[in-house]
Amino acid sequence: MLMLSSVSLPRTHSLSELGMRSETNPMINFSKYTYLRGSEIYGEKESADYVYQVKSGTVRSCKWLPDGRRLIGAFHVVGDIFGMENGSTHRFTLQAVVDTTVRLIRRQSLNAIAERDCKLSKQLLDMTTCNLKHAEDHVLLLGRKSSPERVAAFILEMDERLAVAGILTLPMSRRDIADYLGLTLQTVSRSLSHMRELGILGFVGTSQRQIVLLDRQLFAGLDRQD
Amino acid sequence: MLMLSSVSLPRTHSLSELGMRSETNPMINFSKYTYLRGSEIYGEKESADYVYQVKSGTVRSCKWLPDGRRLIGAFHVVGDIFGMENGSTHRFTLQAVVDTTVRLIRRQSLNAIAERDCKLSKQLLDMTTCNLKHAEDHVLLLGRKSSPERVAAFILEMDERLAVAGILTLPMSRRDIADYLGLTLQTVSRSLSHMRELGILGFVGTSQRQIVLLDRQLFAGLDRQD
DNA sequence: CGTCCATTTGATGCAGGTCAATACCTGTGG
DNA sequence: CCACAGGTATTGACCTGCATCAAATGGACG
Repeated sequence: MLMLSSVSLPRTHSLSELGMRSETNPMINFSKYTYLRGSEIYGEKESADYVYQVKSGTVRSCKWLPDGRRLIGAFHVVGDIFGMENGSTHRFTLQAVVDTTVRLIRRQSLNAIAERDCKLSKQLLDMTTCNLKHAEDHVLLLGRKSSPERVAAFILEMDERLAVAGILTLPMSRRDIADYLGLTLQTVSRSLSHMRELGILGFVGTSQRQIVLLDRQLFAGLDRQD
Repeated sequence: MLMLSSVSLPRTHSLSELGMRSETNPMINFSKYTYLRGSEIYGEKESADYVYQVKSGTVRSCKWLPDGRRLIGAFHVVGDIFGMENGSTHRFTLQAVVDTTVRLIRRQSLNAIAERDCKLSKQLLDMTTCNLKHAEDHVLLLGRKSSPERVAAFILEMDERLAVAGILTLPMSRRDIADYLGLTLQTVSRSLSHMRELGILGFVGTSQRQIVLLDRQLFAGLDRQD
């Protein structure tokens, strides 16, 4: 559910690198929207009409089983692109984790270009391959890693993408993390507490969402893939 | 699609030997090759020089954690294509589950065609998207489904791809199934036994690998995604 | 018919789930 | 500035589903 819209000039970021800037009218191709914390950007099985790039905030990509069990397939943070489907419908529901602003473009125009432009086509393939690699790593994590290993992998993944000046500020709740890692929120909390007790991680001041990694070696040891 | 040739190469486990053979005869795009049960087709992080199609048999695609825990990301059966990477190296190790014959083509020549032919380029994207969808479903299964749900989903997936005249003949062991489902082989065996007791599934004669689905309704109920 | 695996089945343990209480942010209003 | 409310996080006690350990059984093939 969208709050405000305004036309914005395309910055030189990934979406424009995809070649859309050169299309007919760049002025109306990009719009900015802001979604309130918790609101839905699009639903599973909805028609995939737009491609999005996070300008600020964080987005979660999730699926549900019929009885309400939820799984989060990915988090998208500033700079990330999401919503680009090869088929005609979305396979996940996308929701704002916190108030989030996105840029968007009609997918139709992207596909139109892709049919003529092999280079763009290649870039779409690269994007899909990147998502595939992430899903494959996630499969290994969910299929064979213990709970502390999962939490360590998560912290490292987020630290790479979100840390500023050595401080990782998590935008998502323990429940979100749990649904990303195939655990319960209690288990996530216990793992984090345990890591703090071990001194390999610390919280900043009073915050429960700001983390400092104190022993990257140990984290890497927990996380190494093979 | 392309179909031709049945040049049998000498049995060897060296990919480079295959490569030399192909290069000396550039006119032959496809070669046939047979891998013995259990042998490796290629290893994780090896250079991705060939794309394969299963002619007969079954292949498993796996990763290991440093301590030996294994996860199988996918099984490839007759007709399936595997080994097509966007990057330069393979991300999984591929092994023959049973004696398996594959057709193969140098990836290089495929890429060469793709650069000129947008249609092929689109097909590569479709293939990758298909793999992505499979991985995403697998993530949901591993992250949030119970053991009987996982086994039911597996049986249905294989039934769709392998069943002949109502009989599903599994080429892989209970351990392979377990490593695909993020379980132990005992849990897989118990789930199957339980399903047989419930009468929703039966084994053919004396075999432990030939399955008949007796109650598709119940299976679908266990498996439905949302 | 004996050897070698694969599979099943049983007994027991434990990692992580469930239930429940407490503590802790954060925002609002006095 | 404090008080209170409502969501979020931590922590504890207990439970259970699946893993682990351990036989026993079965099937394939010499």
